[in-house]
Amino acid sequence: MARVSLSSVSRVLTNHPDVSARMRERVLKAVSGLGYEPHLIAQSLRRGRTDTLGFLIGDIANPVFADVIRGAEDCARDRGYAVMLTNSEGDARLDAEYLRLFLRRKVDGIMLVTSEAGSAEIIQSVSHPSIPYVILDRDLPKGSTASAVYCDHAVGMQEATAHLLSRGHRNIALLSGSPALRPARERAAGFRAAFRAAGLKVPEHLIRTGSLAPDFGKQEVMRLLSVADPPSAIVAGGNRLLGGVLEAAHQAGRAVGRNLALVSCDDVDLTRLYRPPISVVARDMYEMGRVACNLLLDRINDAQVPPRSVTLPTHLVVRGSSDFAGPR
Amino acid sequence: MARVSLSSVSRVLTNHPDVSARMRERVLKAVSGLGYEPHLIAQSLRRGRTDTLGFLIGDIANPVFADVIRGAEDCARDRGYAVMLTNSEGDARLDAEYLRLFLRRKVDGIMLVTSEAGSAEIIQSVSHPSIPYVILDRDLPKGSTASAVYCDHAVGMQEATAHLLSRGHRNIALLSGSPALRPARERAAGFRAAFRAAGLKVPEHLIRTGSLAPDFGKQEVMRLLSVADPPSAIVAGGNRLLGGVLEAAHQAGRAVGRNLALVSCDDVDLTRLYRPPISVVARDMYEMGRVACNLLLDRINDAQVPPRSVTLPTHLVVRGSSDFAGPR
DNA sequence: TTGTATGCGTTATCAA
DNA sequence: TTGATAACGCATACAA
Repeated sequence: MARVSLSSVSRVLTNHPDVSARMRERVLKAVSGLGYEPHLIAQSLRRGRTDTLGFLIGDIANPVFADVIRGAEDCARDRGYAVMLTNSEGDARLDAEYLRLFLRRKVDGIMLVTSEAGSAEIIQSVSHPSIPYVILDRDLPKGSTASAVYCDHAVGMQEATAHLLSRGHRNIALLSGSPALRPARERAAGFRAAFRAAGLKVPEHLIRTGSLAPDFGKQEVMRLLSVADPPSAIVAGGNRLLGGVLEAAHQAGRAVGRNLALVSCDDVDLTRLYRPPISVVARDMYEMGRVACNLLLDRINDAQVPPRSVTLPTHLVVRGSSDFAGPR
Repeated sequence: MARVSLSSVSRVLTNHPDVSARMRERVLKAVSGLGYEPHLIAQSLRRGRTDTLGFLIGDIANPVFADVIRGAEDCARDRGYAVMLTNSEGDARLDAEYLRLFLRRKVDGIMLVTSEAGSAEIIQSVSHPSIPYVILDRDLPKGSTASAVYCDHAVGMQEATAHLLSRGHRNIALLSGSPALRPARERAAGFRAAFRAAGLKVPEHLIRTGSLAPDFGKQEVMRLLSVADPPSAIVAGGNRLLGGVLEAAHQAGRAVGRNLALVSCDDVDLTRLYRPPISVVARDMYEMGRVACNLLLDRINDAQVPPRSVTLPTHLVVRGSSDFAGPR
């Protein structure tokens, strides 16, 4: 329609410098006249890149990831990339399956929040990466050359624990996931650090780590509250644990914010809307997604850029669930 | 490595019937020896399909969609397809942008839950589809040849309203989204039907439709509760509205489950864990995702299959928030 | 500055 | 049953 060669059309559309104004005009007119759009699959094959990122999320039902996704998608869109999201539903086999899928689909890079268990295959992929990776809030495998975004869970948790200590609590219980999981380990570290900083002995018997599932929280809290000298404060080290903690506290007849202090992690709908509202160690999940995506794209666009690690802050938000005078 | 031609390798890997056992064996041995994997981009270009579905979600922060996604992904995976998720964050322009992205990326079909506002461009795409579409719980544009999965919101809402009427409530308020939005319209219809079925006049002045945003719920409930003869029961026609309703009820000094009955829509964490737990009109979101994906793939795999519409049931779950004797 | 020709990694057609 | 070859739609090296 423009009566020019195929290659001239290509040059115009890829902004090649050597095109005359006349040519550009003719081509663009024809393009808009025909409603022509380049075939992305063919472009990918030829260019050797897909302008697509893979984002593997361990558990999309977890509300905190909605913001991470937004941050990553916004960043990717701004820089001309699409994001292919998949959700492995806490299943390590699915982690691996989707990872292979990403590689076969030739995404240009991968963002990774593995499910709780993690997967050996993932560790291996990240250690011998054929494309850039960025890991969000999980341990970087040894020898890995992936980038990482961490959250400083220890600092926020130390702040939270210090807050409870300052309110007079001494029997403070911590529920958290397996120490194999970085955030869980960090939170336990912060918890202990607060006791030490206050010159107090760490109540190891009140630290219950194992799983982030609500049922684990419920079961452990039921046990904790049924002994002679039960804790006067509980820290839920994960937003899914919180549901189980609340259930157990209710069943044990304890009133959150009155005779039981409660602090949770991550500011979700439930913590804001519960009565009383629940104190949390909060973090900026949107920023986390943005940073992760930027780290990834920096490496994709320039293979010389070394992998980087960024740690984002967390901070305590005090609310009614813990903002009252404790036992002493 | 197998010393056979390119085309023989292709035939073996695509299970072409005309391959000798000897050939198959030699090829497969070489394949596993080399760790060879077919290049999906090249396959897509040649075959004219990508084995990928697009799933456009208006608001991924809404927890109900997590289950829809799971259902759709499970179904797609079972049938050999990948799902490309995107999230338009309630922004109709993003709806359109992502839709174009899907088309340019040559997905084989699209699942669609538009954001609240919807988009003219989407309507047009669905009306002149170049690929199969399925719409989830939204109105099908006139002349559209897309499939659809609906929820029977009217039935569930009628059940909920009848429940409140049977508990003695007469001043029952309904908060819901704009009538332009199918679920909102259906819910209002069910609400009215319950009054009519009971031989009562529909309290039109207590029906507040406009938006599904929490702030809208908060604002309207503050108004509703500040008049002389305030409602004794409130129905939140959307899980995001619920947050605002709870805030306003609390500020107005009303006690949910004691002097204010409350029913919400969709069974999310908050409704189960709130004290008292909140009655809801529930539905099976996982099933919704599965059905949508199946409808789509049926049409993708056989262009002769006509578009279909499926309506899924909803049902009332009575909990403490409404399970008490009302005013009369 | 523009056009011609080649190749990206497959699959499908055709001939052997 | 197998192999040679063209084509999918584009980007680019090279020639003009």
